[in-house]
Formats: sequence, structure tokens, C-alpha cells
Amino acid sequence: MANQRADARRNYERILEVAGTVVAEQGTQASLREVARRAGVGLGTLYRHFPTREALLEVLLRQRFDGLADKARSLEDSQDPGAALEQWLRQFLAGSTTYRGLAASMLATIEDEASPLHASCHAMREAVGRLLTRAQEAGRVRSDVDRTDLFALVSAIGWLSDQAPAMADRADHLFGLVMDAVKA
Amino acid sequence: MANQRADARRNYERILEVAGTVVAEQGTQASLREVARRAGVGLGTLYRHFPTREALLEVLLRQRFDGLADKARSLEDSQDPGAALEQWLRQFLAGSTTYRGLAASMLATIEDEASPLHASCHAMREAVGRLLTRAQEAGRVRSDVDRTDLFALVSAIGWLSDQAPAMADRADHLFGLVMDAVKA
DNA sequence: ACCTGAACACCGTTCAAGT
DNA sequence: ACCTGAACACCGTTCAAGT
Repeated sequence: MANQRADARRNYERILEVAGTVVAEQGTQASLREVARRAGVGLGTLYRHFPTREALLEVLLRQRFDGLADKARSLEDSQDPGAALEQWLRQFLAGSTTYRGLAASMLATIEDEASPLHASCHAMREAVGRLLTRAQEAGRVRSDVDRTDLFALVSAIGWLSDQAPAMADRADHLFGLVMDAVKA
Repeated sequence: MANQRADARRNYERILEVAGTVVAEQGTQASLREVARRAGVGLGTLYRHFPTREALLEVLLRQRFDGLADKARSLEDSQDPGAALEQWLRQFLAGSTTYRGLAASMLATIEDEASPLHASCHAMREAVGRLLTRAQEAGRVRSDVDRTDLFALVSAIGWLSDQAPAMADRADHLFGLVMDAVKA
């Protein structure tokens, strides 16, 4: 990392920066060719740094997961565990609708034990697990619901928001329904 | 329709038949080139009969919607309106997980007033609307839930099933949670 | 070490040329 | 009237050639 050539490091950073922009514009299916083009870099250079599209997306996702993990930890002291969990899930939903395909990418990464982001996800999963356990112990959430159910249902609402503006408009309502489903 | 050339009609039927197979194998994103190839037809012929991928999928979807509309009508006489609605939604879910991308296509078509399948969808929507109203009048379903909420939530579970085997494995459980969400 | 872009094998879509 | 496939403009991915 530290001992790589300066141009290589610059290219890496530049690709990531441009990828962030292009993915925000076009979603996770954005053209990698266009990323290379706009980064002013050869196509091979992009592939050298990020062998797969996943590898590129994963780096973009890492900050997102770390931020969500921090948020979960900061909510652990809340006096109202039910509200704390709901607040965190709402933040997760908001984050997963930033661009098209993100909800699917996040869900895939969360459930992928082999992902390079496993450490980062693990921290987030653990923190959310504690929020969930506390909410369940307070009798606010059904005991037959686990973390994965929550990630799945909220990601699904994120996906719905991608499908049509009419769906995005009722995302709040659907989120409310799902929260009611989960409550004890 | 009736006065078209015999070869044209044969091609139309052949393309549809092959498209059904290929889409079942590869999902809604299947290569149209491969459909034409396997149908033994020029690429231009496929485009002449089906100007867009949507046009092709729509024909494949039509039978599905008609079948679901029939099913809804047959459930209208049930003594248990809550169970009838749930049974129909379960069938909708089963149907929407037949191949990858189907849940998204169905949801898009249902919500698209301009679709050529509008008539077909309309019949289904009306029938489901009656099932829903009866369930609500029987006090079994929340009054703040509409048809679109149901289509959205169940399609979302269909989408989840596409994302990973682990999700497909818990589709029943998630369906149960959503049903509880919707109940009065 | 690292970068570059041509090369390959695919797409979707259009349209001139055929029958 | 309809069919065909070459042509065009894109992809993702690899890799020989350069610095």
C-alpha cells in the first residue's frame, strides 16, 4: 500500500472518485468503460486496481457500512430500544436508496461471508444485533425475527423505491407496515 | 391477425415459444439474439414482431395475469375472506418467482396504465380489489392498506428470493411477516 | 511495476437488400 | 408483406506491447 508507485496510487484514488460520481448518476450497472474514460485512465488500469465490478462497489460500500455501524453503536444507549432500532432501519433505508441497485448490492454484501467487506459488515451486523436484542428484551419486537429478516425487508423497500416513482412515494408507508409486522 | 402471411404467423408463434424457454432459463434479461438464433429466425424478424423486449415479455405475462385473475374470481365466494386473500397472494408470490426478473416485470406492468396488458391487469386488479375489500369489511385486513401495497410487498419478497438462495429459503417466513403486517 | 489500448466475444437496434 | 443479416455503437474482459 504505502510502497506502491505514486502514479498507481493516484490512479486508484482517481478511479474511485470518478466511480462514485458515475455510479451515483447511473447506478451499480454503470459502464466501467465510462468510469475509465472519465478518470482519464486506460481500461486495463481500472481492471488492475479492481478486478471485478464487485471489488469497485465494495470500496464504495465500505464507508456506508462503517457509517451505519457507528450510527448503530450510538443508538445502543437509547432509553427506547424499539425506537432506536426503527431509527436505525430508517437510516439504512435512506442510505440504500441513494442510487439504483444499491439496495441489492448492500444486501448481497451483508449476506456474503466471503466478501472483503466481511469485517466491516460484521461490525455493523453485531451492532444491529445488539439493537435488535435489546428491542426484543423490551418486548417491542417479535422474538421470531432476526437481523437478516430486517436487512431483507428494508432492502426490499429500497428495491421497490428503485422500480417506480409511485413506489418511492409510498416507501414511508411500506416501511411503516414492515415496522408494524416486526413489532411484538 | 387472421390475414397475415402464414410464415409470419409461424415465426411469431415460434419466437414466443422459444422466448418462453430462454427466459425461463436466463430470466428477463435473456439475450434476444439468442432467442432469434434458437428460433431459427433473423434478428430483424424478432424485432418486427416484438419491437421492444417489453413487448415480448408482455405476451409471456398475459397468460400469467389472466390465470391469476381467474384464481382471484374463484376465491371471491370463500367464507373466509382473510384466508382467501392470503391464499391468492401466496399464489401471486409463487408465480412471480418462476424466473429471475419476473417479479420486477410483473410489478412494472401492473402499475403501468399505458401497458398493452392494461386490460388484462385491470381484470386482475379489480378481482383482487374485491378480495381485499371483503377482507377489510370482515375486519381481517387494515383499512390503510390498498392493492398496490399488497402487490408491492409480495413482489418485493419475490425479488428477495431472486437475490440469494438464503433469501428464497426464508421467503415463506417473510411472507408470513408481511401478512401479519397487513392484518387488522 | 505499472499503464495503455487494441483485440475478442458478446450485446441491442436499425435498415438496405432480398424474396 | 415479410425476412435476412450486415452494420453500427456500445459492452466486459484480456493481454501483448510499451514506459
